[in-house]
Amino acid sequence: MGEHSIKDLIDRYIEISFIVNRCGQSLVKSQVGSDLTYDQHYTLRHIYKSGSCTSSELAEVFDVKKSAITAIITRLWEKGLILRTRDESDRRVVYLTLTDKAKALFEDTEERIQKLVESLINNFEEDEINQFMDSFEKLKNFMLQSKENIQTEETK
Amino acid sequence: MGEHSIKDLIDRYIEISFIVNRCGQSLVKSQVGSDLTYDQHYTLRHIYKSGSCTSSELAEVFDVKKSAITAIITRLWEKGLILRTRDESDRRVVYLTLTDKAKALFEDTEERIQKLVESLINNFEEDEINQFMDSFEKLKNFMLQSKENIQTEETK
DNA sequence: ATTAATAGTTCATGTGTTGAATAATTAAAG
DNA sequence: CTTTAATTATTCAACACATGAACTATTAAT
Repeated sequence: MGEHSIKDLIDRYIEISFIVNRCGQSLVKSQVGSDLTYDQHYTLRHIYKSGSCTSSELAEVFDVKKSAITAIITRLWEKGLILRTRDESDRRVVYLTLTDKAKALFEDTEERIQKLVESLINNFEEDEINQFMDSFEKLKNFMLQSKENIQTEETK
Repeated sequence: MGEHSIKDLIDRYIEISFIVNRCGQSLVKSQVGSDLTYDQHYTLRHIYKSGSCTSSELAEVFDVKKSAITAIITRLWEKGLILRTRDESDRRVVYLTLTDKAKALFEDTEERIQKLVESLINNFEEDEINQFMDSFEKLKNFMLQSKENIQTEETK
């Protein structure tokens, strides 16, 4: 690949990913009701999928400090969507689970988001979307790898 | 495509795009110095690329209300990175331009981000990344289209 | 038994966002 | 031409999210 086109490719990626991020968030927000924010929905999503998790785990996945998670969880807890249960064998850890109200709310919202994503995906041919998803997943893994490298460099 | 696999595909997309977003932002932040935030860098980026723009234009591109832009611009202005110039033929509009300090800061930061993106892109074969970018751009356009549809529905 | 490390919270501070109200200016309608 | 719309940008109060430092409680290591 020539010097010229690689620079253009990078520029193009930075541009497109920015718009896809912004626009994607905006579209998801339009489907999430006024009961929840974008981050709150994704918090419910992670707990829903894993059944039960801890603040530390969420901080890891969301890539933020634990105090940020405490704030989000407290807001969800105030809305009656989250239960905090201490582990009896290690009383430092607190397990986070969803209330029935939260499960119902999540399922409802998630269904709307799924329909939105489906309407986007349906614009593609099956082969193209499968190829795209494979590359997208590769990119995700390269990013996670790159993040780890940076973090291990910082601590040495 | 079967009923089963389309559901899985949607789920997979929601999952991967969330991580790519978060991780991508985190990687960019690691390259943006402590002088700027992520959004501030992208604000400089847009003004740099366009030479000069207005708050309304930024609000459109960033998909936020104009008051959000005013806040960001004011912070950049306080750092001596932005100039506000009134249009003499239509005194309602204010043109935003970068100071020399901002241009230098942007170029420096952008170069680091470009290197980061390059290191990610280099993991791919040329054919694959080109195919990926084409699909990614299509997705971007479908999203923009979808957003417009939602907005015109709201105003009718 | 003393010292580390870990899990989680609290608090002060800063950034980004909305929505409503306002000011200033221009465009449209009568 | 004058009143009324619409447009551009700003201010302000209120909230969500993020960090970093300090702290509590608990467990692990020496």
